[in-house]
Amino acid sequence: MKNPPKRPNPIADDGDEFRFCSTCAFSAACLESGYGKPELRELHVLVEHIGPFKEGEHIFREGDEFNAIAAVRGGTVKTYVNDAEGREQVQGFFLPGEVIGLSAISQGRYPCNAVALDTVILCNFSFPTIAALAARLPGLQAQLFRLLSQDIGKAALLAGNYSADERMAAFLISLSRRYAARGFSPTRFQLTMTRTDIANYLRLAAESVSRVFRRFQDDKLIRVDRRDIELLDVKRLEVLARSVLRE
Amino acid sequence: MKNPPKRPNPIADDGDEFRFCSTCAFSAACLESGYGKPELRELHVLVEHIGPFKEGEHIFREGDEFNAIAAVRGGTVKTYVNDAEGREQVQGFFLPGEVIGLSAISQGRYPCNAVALDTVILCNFSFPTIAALAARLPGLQAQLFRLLSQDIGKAALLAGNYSADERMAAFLISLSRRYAARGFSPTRFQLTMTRTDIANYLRLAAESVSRVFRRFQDDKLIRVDRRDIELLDVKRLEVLARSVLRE
DNA sequence: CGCTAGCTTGAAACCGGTCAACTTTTGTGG
DNA sequence: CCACAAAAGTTGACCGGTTTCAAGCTAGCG
Repeated sequence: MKNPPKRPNPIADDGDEFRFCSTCAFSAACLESGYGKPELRELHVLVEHIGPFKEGEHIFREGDEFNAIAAVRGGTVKTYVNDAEGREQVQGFFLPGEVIGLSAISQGRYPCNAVALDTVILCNFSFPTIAALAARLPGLQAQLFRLLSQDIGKAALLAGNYSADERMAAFLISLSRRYAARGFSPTRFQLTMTRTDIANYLRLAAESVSRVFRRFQDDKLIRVDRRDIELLDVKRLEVLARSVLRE
Repeated sequence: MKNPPKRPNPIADDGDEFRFCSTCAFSAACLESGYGKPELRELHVLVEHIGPFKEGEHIFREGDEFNAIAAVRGGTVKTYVNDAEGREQVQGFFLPGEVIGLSAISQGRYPCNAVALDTVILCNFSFPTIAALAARLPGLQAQLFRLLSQDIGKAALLAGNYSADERMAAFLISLSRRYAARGFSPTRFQLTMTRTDIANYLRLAAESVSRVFRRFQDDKLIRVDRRDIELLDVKRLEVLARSVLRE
């Protein structure tokens, strides 16, 4: 399982054979910390590219044993739980460069399900190994603490009692910025999730999502055609999203 | 600032002079890990009892520089932010034994305000020191990861779109269990926060909180008299709270 | 005593959910 | 490539829980 798996779908592969993962947060952390070759090599051995996962394929399920954190290298991952009535509660969408599975550390088991929304490739980091390594590399330990701490505040979009318009605007602005951070267009991208997924994430009915999209389009805020979306007036969307995103 | 401050209000002091803090999570972690005297002494030097804070006094404010995580030793702490419209959004209430400030690690600054709801005493742990120590004590590092990871899933109560009744029931059950874990009565305790605080936490109008209390009381679920509350039918409350607490 | 913050109660408005019907798209197998 | 079925998305009508607004109450404290 440690032998480097073939990469059948070289998403975002920059051609540099020796950079083990251009999109991974840990890679970035170590490079920033100015570690030399030996440390990078140590980090390298615990990295495992896995996938591709096909659309609808599960990456892990609630209750699965946790032993590795994963960074999304390509594609989109949705995490969710099913509530007492069996209804799906979407917890988050993870784009390339983002890390999933951190909430599993405390229990040693995943508290949620993760499923691929399109073709997904991951970088897996053995958690015991990275934790041991972190004891020797202060920069890595700090980065881990930072990653964990970041996620604590992430639920803001879901937490407040905001209007459907505010939620949707915040959702779109968030996607826009996250795509922009990875070098994609901030104003035009594909929604890799269904309307129902968006609704379950924003705690709205699917019908409401549909209606808000229509209203936004009528107001010339966006242009939507199925999964293709273009943000026409980012300024006004940001104003709408302001109270959610706290700026 | 490192000299041990006097303890003017020995809340929950069990009289054992050598146990530096009976309620602190870190203390517990080290004791469980089976460390001997030397390690405990190391941990001891970075612990600082601070307070008491009076009701309404701020422990930290949004934007303040972060350098220590704190465990509540006595009293109740409320954390909150003010949204774009200046309305208070309560993020959490922290009872004795619980840790505040973890979300500040990633930014190096507190992302929220913390205020004492009654007389509060804290244990402060210098974060740089404890991080350095964690590099040598694997058990401590693991405990830190666990604490951080735990907090990631905490927002569940606020995240879902639950009814006012479900939210309130979950809130009361949560308080009950947390008090019980610290040896207090699980069925009768003081609400140290105002109705408005509860409303801001549960994302309800203060009027709704009032009405739910009344309804619960009429239904013989609870008995409330100002800040004094008694849970009369924990079973039924748990049923109500089930979907929120995900059991 | 009287002020004030906290709390309660009632009436009305509104936002989003639910239900139902329909359209569009996607996927599958002949 | 078409036929068909299933899934996803849209739209309208109606309903209900919560909020909002307004008024009054209560306890605590100077």
